[in-house]
Amino acid sequence: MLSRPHPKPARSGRPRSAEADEAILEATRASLVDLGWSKLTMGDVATRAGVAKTTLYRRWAGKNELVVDAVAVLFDELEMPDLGSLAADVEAVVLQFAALLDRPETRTALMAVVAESTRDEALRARIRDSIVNRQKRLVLQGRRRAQERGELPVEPDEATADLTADLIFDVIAGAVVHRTLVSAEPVDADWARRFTLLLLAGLGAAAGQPVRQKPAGSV
Amino acid sequence: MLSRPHPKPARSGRPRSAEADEAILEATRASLVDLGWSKLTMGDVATRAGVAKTTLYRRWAGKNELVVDAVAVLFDELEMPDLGSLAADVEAVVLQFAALLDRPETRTALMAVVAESTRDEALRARIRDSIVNRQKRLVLQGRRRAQERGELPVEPDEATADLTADLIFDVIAGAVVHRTLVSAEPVDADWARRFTLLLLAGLGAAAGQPVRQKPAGSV
Amino acid sequence: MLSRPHPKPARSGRPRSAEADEAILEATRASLVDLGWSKLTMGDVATRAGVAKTTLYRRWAGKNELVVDAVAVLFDELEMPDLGSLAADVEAVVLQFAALLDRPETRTALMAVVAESTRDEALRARIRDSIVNRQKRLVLQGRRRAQERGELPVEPDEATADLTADLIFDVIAGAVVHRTLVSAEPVDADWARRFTLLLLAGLGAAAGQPVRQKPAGSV
Amino acid sequence: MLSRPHPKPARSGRPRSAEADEAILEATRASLVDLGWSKLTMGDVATRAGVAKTTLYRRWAGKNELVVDAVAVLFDELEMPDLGSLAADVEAVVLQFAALLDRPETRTALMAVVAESTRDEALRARIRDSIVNRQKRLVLQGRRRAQERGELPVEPDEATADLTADLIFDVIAGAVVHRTLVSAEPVDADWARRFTLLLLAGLGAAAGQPVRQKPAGSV
DNA sequence: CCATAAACGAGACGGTACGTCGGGTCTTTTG
DNA sequence: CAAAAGACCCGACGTACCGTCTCGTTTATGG
Repeated sequence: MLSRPHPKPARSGRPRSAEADEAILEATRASLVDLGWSKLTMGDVATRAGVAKTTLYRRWAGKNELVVDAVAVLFDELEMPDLGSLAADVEAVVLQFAALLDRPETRTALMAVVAESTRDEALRARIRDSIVNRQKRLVLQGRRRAQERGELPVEPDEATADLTADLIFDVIAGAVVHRTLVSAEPVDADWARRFTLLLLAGLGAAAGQPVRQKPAGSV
Repeated sequence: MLSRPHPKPARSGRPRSAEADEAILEATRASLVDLGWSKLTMGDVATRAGVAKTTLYRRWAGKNELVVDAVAVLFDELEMPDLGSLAADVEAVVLQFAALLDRPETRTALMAVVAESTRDEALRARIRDSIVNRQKRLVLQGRRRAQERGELPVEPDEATADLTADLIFDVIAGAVVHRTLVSAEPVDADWARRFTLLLLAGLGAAAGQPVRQKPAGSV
Repeated sequence: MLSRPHPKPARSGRPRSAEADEAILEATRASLVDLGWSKLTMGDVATRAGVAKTTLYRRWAGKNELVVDAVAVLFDELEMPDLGSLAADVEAVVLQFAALLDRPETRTALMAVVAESTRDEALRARIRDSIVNRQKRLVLQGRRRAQERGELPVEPDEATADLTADLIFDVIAGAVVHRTLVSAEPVDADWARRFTLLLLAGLGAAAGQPVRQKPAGSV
Repeated sequence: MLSRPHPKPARSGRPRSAEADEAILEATRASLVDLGWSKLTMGDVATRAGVAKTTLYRRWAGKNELVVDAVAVLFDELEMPDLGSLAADVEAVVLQFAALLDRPETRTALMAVVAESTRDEALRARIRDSIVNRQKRLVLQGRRRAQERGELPVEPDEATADLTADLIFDVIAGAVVHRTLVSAEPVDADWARRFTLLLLAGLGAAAGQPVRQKPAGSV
């Protein structure tokens, strides 16, 4: 869970409504779907959530922060399946990610908040914490599983291993995002297959030894 | 040059000021640097350019279109050098691209207009024409040169070759953008080297035969 | 006329709409009638006038100034009739004034802006210029006419005459306002007669010699 | 004291704090001094009084009622002195009243609540009970004393006597208020003398016989 | 060389959303 | 059970930009 810091002390006075929080995030996603990022307004979200504007501003500093939180949870849907081979797993995740970016609430919101974050360090940190870094788990999980299968060697130098994981993450996420949102071409099974092939071959070489390829689909 | 179609000699009446065009684009870039995408206003651009708002709207439909045009020209600075090996060439372009994305007028503008374009097909087309596709030349040029050097085979099937070029483009552009703007980690020489290694190894395997690697720096 | 200073130079750019001015003042009066001072909002006035809120604020600093201007013109309706005797004239004006203060747009507005003006010197000046001093004419006119009839002596000392005129004005206006708005009792013909009797008798004595009373109604 | 109906000992539970009542009224007056009527807020009063907003609303229906109660007590300070002549007594009361209207907590509050009361009969009644009618005692007391001194005849018709008292009250209160708050000229000893002269001369004539004038200052 | 016609600067216009503030109500914990 | 605390809904505030619309003025060309 995200757990923005509702600190705890829960002192005195009426406590903040927990239902309101969820209603607002849900309303935000709905508004993103209907209007898109640039036409989404705080007032509209408040109305949809059945909440006063002040209640929004009591909890979030502005549109950016609100949308990040509203969208972040969607990225938790991503799951690394266990399909028996690294290639199959990567392909599956790539397709999941592309499907996620095809949803109207994510496609516009993600790029927009990233754009805003280039001028707002706090926002960048929030995005990194809530969305980006949270998904690196997928890379790490995939690697561990591949190592258990013997598809990937256990790298002795942990620092290098981390660097590689970061690189892999940027390549996967970047390529899928670019294909989907910039080139505006579909990420279909074929593209996923070709991309995965490129990645895993490169990964093997970069790691000094080729991945012992089990083609996707085999067990 | 971009040459949006100032269609023709325009029979009578006062002709549009050519200076104004350039002053506006320059003012737009300056405003982007100072204020960033979201705080840039048409009024501010007009003031900086010493021009009335009307003049802006006579030429551009809105903020999005204006910014695309203002920024597009910057991407033409990218050049595929000839450093003697594909690896060196790719590394160099990656570093150039990263440097470009480090400039304040591009970092915020690019993502923002991409975000807007997800709801505006005309804008998406403008971006693709003015920015994205225009840079695919780099991939094609790099490949041709590598083929001339014998580093890459000449692919018989042109359709497949195009698909691969697109893939390479998405991977390079996507990874650099993601690293720079999302992960917000520097694209330094080391990262460029590791990324290039991954890419070229993957490329060789994906094309069915490994790239005959001439390491960067060698001649 | 009021002639707030639309300075004149009428330089460049689109000129301010003269119709809008009148529509706004009219809408303000209508809103005063319907809602009263405290519930009148700038937004409501704008809507009624078919005008944007910004247009209001471009012309008036706020609710106070707007209402003063909207109401001021109503006070110009007051007219000193010539009924043949000072007493009759005063009675008539008193009844006119009371009738004016019975109109919903004046009864609440006048006291409210006076209340505001106790903390705002500029507003006080505006009220004085637009409403109060403008009506002193009635006192002066009444005196001149009474002097022409021989009901009042021509006072030799002009300074004293002015002081007396001010005093008379405060007494008349104050008594009618207090009766109407504070005591909330009607100013009917009887009250007007008794008040006028008091005033004119006092005036004669204060001026050192009694007014040569022609009773109201006689010619 | 005003004694709004704190109905009774309140059988069970925590009793209402009596200190709170006075603290709130005092805080209200302080806030009036600092901020004036229009900027006074319930929240500010509560803070100053060290009390929760709820406590205010438990005791008063709103800002208007609170301010009336807070200010009403100040008007009880007015006292008809016994200076030996009606003229002297009236002059003294006029100056007292003017001094009261010079205090910032009264000058803005009085007009403001009167303005509000034009649309709120209950408020008007509260003002009349708490402030206005309560001060008619001064007129009655002055008249009685003047009658005892033989300055004024004892009027046989009680109804007419009451009408005259009301008229006198409106004239005195109205003139002083108008002079002070609308004309914004000082009520100094000279003005008080001239006003009193006018009033008493008028009063004598209106009552059918002149006041047997003992000039102020004589015994 | 003068008329036409478009572009220009200035700035007012009708709108929409902003983020804040105050009013009054409600729901907690504390005394 | 009242009181303090503070969250809540509501509605108005005054401001900022949007994109459009007059204006009066300038600057090319074409009759």
